[in-house]
Amino acid sequence: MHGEATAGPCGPDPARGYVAPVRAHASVLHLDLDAFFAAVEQRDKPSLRGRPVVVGGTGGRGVVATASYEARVYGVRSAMSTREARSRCPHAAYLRGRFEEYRRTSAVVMAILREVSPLVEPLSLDEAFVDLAAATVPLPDLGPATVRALGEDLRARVREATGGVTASVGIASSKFLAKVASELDKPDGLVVVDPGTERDLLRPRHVSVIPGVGPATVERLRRLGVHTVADLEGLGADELVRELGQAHGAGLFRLARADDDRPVVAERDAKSVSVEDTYETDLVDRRLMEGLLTRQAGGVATRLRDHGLSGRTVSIKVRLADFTTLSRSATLPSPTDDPATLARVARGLLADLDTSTGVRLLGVGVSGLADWVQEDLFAAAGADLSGAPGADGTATAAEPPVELPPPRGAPVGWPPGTDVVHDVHGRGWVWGSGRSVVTVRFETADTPPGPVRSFAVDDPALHRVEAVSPAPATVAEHDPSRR
DNA sequence: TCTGGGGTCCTAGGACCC
DNA sequence: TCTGGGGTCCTAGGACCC
Repeated sequence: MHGEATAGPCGPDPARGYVAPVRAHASVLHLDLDAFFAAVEQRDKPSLRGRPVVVGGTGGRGVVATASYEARVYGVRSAMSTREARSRCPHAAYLRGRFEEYRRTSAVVMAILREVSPLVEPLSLDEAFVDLAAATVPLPDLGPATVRALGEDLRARVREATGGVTASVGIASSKFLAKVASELDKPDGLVVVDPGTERDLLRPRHVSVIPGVGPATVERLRRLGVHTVADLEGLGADELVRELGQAHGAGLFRLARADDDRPVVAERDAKSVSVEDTYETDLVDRRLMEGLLTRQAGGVATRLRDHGLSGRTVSIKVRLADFTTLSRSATLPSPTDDPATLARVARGLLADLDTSTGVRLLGVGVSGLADWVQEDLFAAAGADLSGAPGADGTATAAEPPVELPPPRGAPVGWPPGTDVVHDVHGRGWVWGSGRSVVTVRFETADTPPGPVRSFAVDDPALHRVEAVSPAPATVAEHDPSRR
C-alpha cells in the first residue's frame, strides 16, 4: 500500500499530476483568499466595508461559514453556531451567502493561477495549490527571491481582478509547508519558506498545524504527551500506526518530518454528489420525510445531469434529534441519474430506520460515479428494483400529497414584485425603492412580523438589510453608502 | 433549539471468489 | 485433517477539511 497521493493509475502524467521527488526548491505555492465569502460581500456592498460581516446559516440552527476580520475581533469563528456568533457580535451583518457569486469570483482567481502554471489544484472555492516547477513561462530559477516576486505579482493580480479581494500566499518545497506558510501572515500576506528550514519552522508549532490532525487526533496525541510537532517527532512510526491506524499514523510520521512529496494534481474527478438539509424543527412525520427525500433526490439528479454523471450507490443520511447520525446505502446494478429511481431507493432506505425520536437532518447522496449514463431500465419500468436492497414497494407510483415546506433560502410568501431582503435577525422585505427612503418590514426568528419602518437610506440600521433577490443591482440601489 | 453543507479518505467486518 | 490466505465489493460509521 502506498498511502501517499499518487498521480493516478498511469503514473507520472504531466497533465494530471507532476511527480517530483522531495523538492530542493520552494516551488509549491498555496493561495488562500482571506475571509473569502465575507470579502465578496464587502466588495459588493460598500456599506459593509469595515464592519463585521458573518456569512452562514442565519436560522436557529445555522453555523458560521466565514467571519470577516472585523467579526473575528469579537471571537466569531467559522463553524461556530450563528446563535453563539450573535451573542458575541450582535451588531454584525448576518448573511446567508450568495454562492453563485462566490463561484464566479473563484473562477476568476483560478483562471489567473492557471496562467502561471497548468498544474493548479483547487481545494475549495477559496484555496488552491500551484506547481511553480511546471510554470507555463519557465522561471529563471526557483530561488526564494524569484518565487517571492512571482507570489507578490500574483497577489496583486488577484486583488485587481476580483475588485479588492485579498489573498494570502505561502510558497515552500511541499504542499504541506506551503499551506502552513500561507497561514503565517494572514490576511494579505506572503511567506516563502527557504528550503532547508522546513523542520525548524514546524517543530515549535502545535500538532494541529498538520492537516488531518483534528480534535480527535489532538486528544489522542495529548494523552501520549504530544503537543508540538517536536514532540511528535519523538514517536516511532510503529507507535503512531498502532495509535492512529495505518494510513493516518504513517502519514503523520512523515509530515512531522516535513516529508511530503504529494504532487499537485489538477482536475480531480468528483466521487460523490449529495444534498442535505437541517430543519428548523425536528421532523416526526414519515410521509413528510419521504417527500423531503424525494425533493432532495431530484436536486441530486439535477446536479448529476448538469455534469453528465450517473451513480450506482444511493445513500441517505439521517441525523436524529440527539445528533446521532445514521447512514444507509444501496448499490444498484447500474448507474442512474433518474430522479424517480434515486427517490424510490432513498425512501426505501429510510424505511429501515427508527426515526421516532425526531429527525433534524435528512440527506441524499450518490457515489460510485460514472461519466456516462446508462439507459435506465428500472426507471423506464417504473417500479421494479428487484434485488436492490432498500427498494421497497410501498411507495406507489402516485406521489403522496404531502405539503412540503419551502426549500431552504427560497423567498416564498413575499408579495410578488417586492425585493426580498435578509436582515441580521431574520427576514423582511423592502418595497420602497426610492433613493432617499426605503420601507422595510422585519420578520425575525424570535418575534412575529414587526412593524413597518421607513429608513433614510443613510440610516446605519440599514446595514442590516441585504437584498438577496432579485439581483445584485438592486442591492446597490438600497445601499445606504451610495446616494 | 448548542452543533451547516459540501465533500474526501479511512477502517472494519462480512460476503464471496479463487 | 480444519483453518489457509489474498483480493474485491459492499456497508456503516467516523475523522477531517473548507
